[in-house]
Amino acid sequence: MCYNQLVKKQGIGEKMKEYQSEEEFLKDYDSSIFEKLSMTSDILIVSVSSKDNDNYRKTDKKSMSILLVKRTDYPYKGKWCLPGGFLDPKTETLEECAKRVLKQETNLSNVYLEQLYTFDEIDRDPRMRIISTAFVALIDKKKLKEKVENASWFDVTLMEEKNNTVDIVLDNGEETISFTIKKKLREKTTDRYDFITVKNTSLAFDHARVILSGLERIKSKINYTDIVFNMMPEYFTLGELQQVYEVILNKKLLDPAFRRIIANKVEKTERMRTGAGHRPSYLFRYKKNERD
Amino acid sequence: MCYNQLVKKQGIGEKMKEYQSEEEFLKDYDSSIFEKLSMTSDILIVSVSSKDNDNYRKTDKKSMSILLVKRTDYPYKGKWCLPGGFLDPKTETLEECAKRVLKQETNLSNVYLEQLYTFDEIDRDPRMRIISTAFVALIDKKKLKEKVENASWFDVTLMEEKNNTVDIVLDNGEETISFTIKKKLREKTTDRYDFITVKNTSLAFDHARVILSGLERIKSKINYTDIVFNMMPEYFTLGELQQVYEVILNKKLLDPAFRRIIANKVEKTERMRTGAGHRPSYLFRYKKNERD
DNA sequence: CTAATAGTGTCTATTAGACAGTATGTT
DNA sequence: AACATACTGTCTAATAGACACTATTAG
Repeated sequence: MCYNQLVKKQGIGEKMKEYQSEEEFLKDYDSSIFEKLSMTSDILIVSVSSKDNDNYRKTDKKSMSILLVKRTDYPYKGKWCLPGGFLDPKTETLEECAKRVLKQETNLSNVYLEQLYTFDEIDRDPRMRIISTAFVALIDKKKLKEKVENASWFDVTLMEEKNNTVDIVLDNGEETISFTIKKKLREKTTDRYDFITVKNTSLAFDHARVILSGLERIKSKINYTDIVFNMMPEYFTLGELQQVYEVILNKKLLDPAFRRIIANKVEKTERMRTGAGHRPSYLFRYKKNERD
Repeated sequence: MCYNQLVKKQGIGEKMKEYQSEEEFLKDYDSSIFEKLSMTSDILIVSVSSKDNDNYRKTDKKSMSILLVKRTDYPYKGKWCLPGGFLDPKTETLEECAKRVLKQETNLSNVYLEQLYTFDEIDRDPRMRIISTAFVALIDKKKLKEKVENASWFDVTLMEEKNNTVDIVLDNGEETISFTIKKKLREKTTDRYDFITVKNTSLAFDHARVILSGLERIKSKINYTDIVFNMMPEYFTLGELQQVYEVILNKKLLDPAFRRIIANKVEKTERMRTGAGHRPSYLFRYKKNERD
């Protein structure tokens, strides 16, 4: 039996049969399909959201948020996963594939998109050998219009423990899911870690690791690139920008130091943000530095 | 016709027929194979070599060198390329595949190996859709024993031009090959570039881009990791270490500054390097920093 | 002695961290 | 007036850059 027929029969592209359990579903797979190889692009779509505050004076508390999709089919039926899709080897690159998924899930094009890593553990997908190239997309959530079915934004809380263990809590307002990853240094000469998922009950595939990899990528890049501005609206206050930095870096920054650092990345406009119960602030705008 | 038979017939795994030209070779390909997908792991194996000097006092000039393999089959017959191999989707991960190739080309295991990027332009391989995940390996060339057939070490010279163009010259002592890559900023908010190969007559596939990506990865990581020590012997002088830094960063460093920076990464031993026509120097050894 | 590298002391410039202070809106 | 944030001045600490100087060997 050839690959295409198998894919059809086994519902990788489209659903053919209603299965009652994951075991039943997997039993129906022809093992010869394991000799074949498929690729997917999975995307960690990251944005910043702000929670409304009860105190009229206080500014809204910001947090990072990521877009997850609830799986409607086996495997991992009912679990959350990153938006992703199968690569059509005939017509598209992995990045084009990712853009297609992104368009479908957010209706946005022209989005910051960066290849993160290729995840390829042999058994990462129980159906067959599926290798996934993960991407990170940064968007300004305010640009989104309608809600997409089965997709939901989760606020991210990251807690780094002493023994190289990270607890990640995701909350979409209705549901809270959490997972724990142990970071094991790969070799003594570098900063690279193997991510071992210690606890994970709600996320499909190896997406817990993908999420942490992506968040760390953003964290490491925020200091030597201007990627934050992909998550900002055109006009913003320096206080808002600082909060985004703080949320990504997961630590408080000192005002004067922060303003020194971003001084040549932004330009002051005439506009102001007023009505916040305290001194109004100037709105700034991203300005590409000349020396770059 | 199923995939395996096609692969057999068309000599992806093993050679079946002697072709006289690339055109003839490609004509023989069944176009239906383009619907399928294969992956390879390609490795940029990087080391440091030193050229002998005519002046007995002067220290040998160091340079980075990379291992290339001469292609014996179409496509790109006779051109140089990175060591690489097809992934067996049934049994191995991309990294294991890379390790297998590494063992075969250098007879080394236990080597620093890092995933670089997944290259997947649709037409990057004229045979069919072959997606390549590139790795960077760092080795100490002195650990190598015998020479491998068709493989050769090329010294690297990198010249960065003003208008974001890079000239790379590779020299293995008998042959000099060079290529030019234009770096085009992908988006204004980051440091990411599209690499456009402007001139390349001697390298197969998209390996010119892979080489530059890999060299830039090393350059960017040398300052915040300890990866250099993977290219160093156990005992080395600080002068030698500094030279390696200078060769990778492509600029001169000031002695006192350099010694301050690497002070807590190395430990002094009792051994000395003598007989060099000048003041002997202490040999140092890599020491993993406690605070890491 | 000389050429070449090894290794250190110290001054200066730049950058990061810390804290205190002033400014100004809304309720 | 009180609160919360906006924004700046300035001192200090830490780090990076620069230069000059001394030390030591093979030939």
